[in-house]
Amino acid sequence: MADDRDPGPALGRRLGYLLKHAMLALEELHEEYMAPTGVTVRELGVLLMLADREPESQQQAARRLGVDRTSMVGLLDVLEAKSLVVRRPDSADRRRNVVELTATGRTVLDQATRASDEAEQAFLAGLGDDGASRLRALLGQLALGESPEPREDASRRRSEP
Amino acid sequence: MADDRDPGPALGRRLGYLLKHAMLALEELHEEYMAPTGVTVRELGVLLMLADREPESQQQAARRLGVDRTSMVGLLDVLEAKSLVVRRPDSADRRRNVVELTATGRTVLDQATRASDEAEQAFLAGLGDDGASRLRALLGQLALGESPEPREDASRRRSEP
DNA sequence: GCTAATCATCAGCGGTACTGATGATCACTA
DNA sequence: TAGTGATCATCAGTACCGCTGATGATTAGC
Repeated sequence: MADDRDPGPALGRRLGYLLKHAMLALEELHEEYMAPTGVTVRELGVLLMLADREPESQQQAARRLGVDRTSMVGLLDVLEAKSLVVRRPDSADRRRNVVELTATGRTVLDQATRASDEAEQAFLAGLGDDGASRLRALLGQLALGESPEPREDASRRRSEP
Repeated sequence: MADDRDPGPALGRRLGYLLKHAMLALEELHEEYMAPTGVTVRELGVLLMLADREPESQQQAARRLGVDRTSMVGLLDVLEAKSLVVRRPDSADRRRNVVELTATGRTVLDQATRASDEAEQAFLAGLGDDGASRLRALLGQLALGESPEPREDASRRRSEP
């Protein structure tokens, strides 16, 4: 039987199951599409976070990415070995490291972002345009606590008045 | 600043980031709500899968749950130690194990399912009823390859005519 | 100056996926 | 019926990640 992987109706409708397997499917696509860029999605996450706004410390970087502070050490080790970021002691507080994107880092960030965009597109292909945007909106509410956006609006941060 | 955890606009809108953090939020709720039942969500998954339809082997069980075959060994070890399932060599093919829910297993399955339902409800609380059902439908399409259900319909399995 | 707090880093643990063994059993076939 | 190759559960080993709790360096507050 080909349907050896059918979880069955009770398990297959659990949110945890659905979220996990959606994530696995997306990860697979990311591996495929991002292989030529030489960075993983995880590493792209670091680059994106750095481009958004330079963190005050590695620990803040870890919090913003949602990884453990000790994992950030290894993550930056790899990115520094690839010459995509630089670590430099903060002159104002020499306990901290300033982490910066290099020029190469910005180039790779662009390429990797495009690759990730393609992976997301392939992932969402079956949903149609408004299915995809509804999913993004719903996940944004769940993961970031965003209020249901009334309309496209670029200038907003998480804040409840 | 309290917003030490804000990923920033570029990272915070990536699907991978959103899926991962939605999953983490749900996992946290599951731990909280399921603690009194004595089983984890992962273990509930096994129980649900067994209740849906008894697998022909541990390997098929692993495939249906989406875990590694070698992880299923340990998972069943734990559940067997809790007397929720029984492993017994298949009389027809003695390489295989028949895995069955015990009476206790069914009881705990019911309790744990209720607890997980509550966790899901808490998780989805911000979305409203139709937000929640839209999310389920969209994730079902992504994770299971389901076609967009025209209307609520209990009797269907994965199959493309 | 002393003490407590904070930072990056490291070592160690637990859980999970994955690979590749092992021994038992089965299916096929010559 | 004996031999061969496949399949099953299990185990050992590796890798990655999150978490805890150290360490040494540095800073801040007193």
